[in-house]
Amino acid sequence: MPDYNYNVYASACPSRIMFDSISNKWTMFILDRLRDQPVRFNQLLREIEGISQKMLSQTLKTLERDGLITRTAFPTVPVTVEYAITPLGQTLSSTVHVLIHWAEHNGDEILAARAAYDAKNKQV
Amino acid sequence: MPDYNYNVYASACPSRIMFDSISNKWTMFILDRLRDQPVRFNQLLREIEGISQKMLSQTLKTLERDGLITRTAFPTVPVTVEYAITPLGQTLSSTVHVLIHWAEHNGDEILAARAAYDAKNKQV
DNA sequence: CAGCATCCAAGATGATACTG
DNA sequence: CAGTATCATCTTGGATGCTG
Repeated sequence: MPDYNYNVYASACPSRIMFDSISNKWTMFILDRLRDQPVRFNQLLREIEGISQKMLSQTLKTLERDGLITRTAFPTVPVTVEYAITPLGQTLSSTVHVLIHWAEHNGDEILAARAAYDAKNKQV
Repeated sequence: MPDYNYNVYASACPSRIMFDSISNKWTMFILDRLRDQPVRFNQLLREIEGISQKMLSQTLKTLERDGLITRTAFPTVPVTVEYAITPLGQTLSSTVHVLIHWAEHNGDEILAARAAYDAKNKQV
């Protein structure tokens, strides 16, 4: 028996409170992209296909607030901003990376399962 | 250089298509809950705090369609239905488990980071 | 017990335009 | 370049009531 007596999935515990933040697509993709080196705003915008400027901006702010990434502005003209992962974020990023690559490697198998399911349950 | 030349984050690749499914709270919690043994519908409903019957039903169906879990109905009166994880689901579940427990163990640190951030950026 | 159907409110996200 | 602001939309998900 673990050293806690509350339900892991309960909404009261801190882990649950912030699990919503990390269990979303953009959070994971950004974290994974920052894993190796700092990246600038527009670079992320270009490389993470499908994300809008609004969502990128919003997600980055949340990640910074949660202490998972840092934001550094360089006084160039025009301004340059680099986002980098923190040590804490790095620990999360490793797991996220595994998850993303699981999806990458098993995507086809899942698509096949879907097709089989749909074929079996097709209506008239 | 890896053996693929497309963007991992691109919406075109299969992994991305189904990444939305797995990167959500309920999917992860259900998968994690089924990791050790099969569980019945109402049992899941009770143990995964905060989930509604609708979301549970909906998420279970998606997971079954994706070949990550199986649904078995026993002809008892009233009917009993057990959901169990598949081998494919098991491989995903392991990673998800790490993620959930990351949240569990680092929740406080993140909450602290949030408090610090909010204190520094408080408006007048 | 294990669901499905319907209605509806709230939040998430996209599009567009503007700024330091 | 790196954002913010506003508006419109579109999905998500909760509440409720019904069924085999």
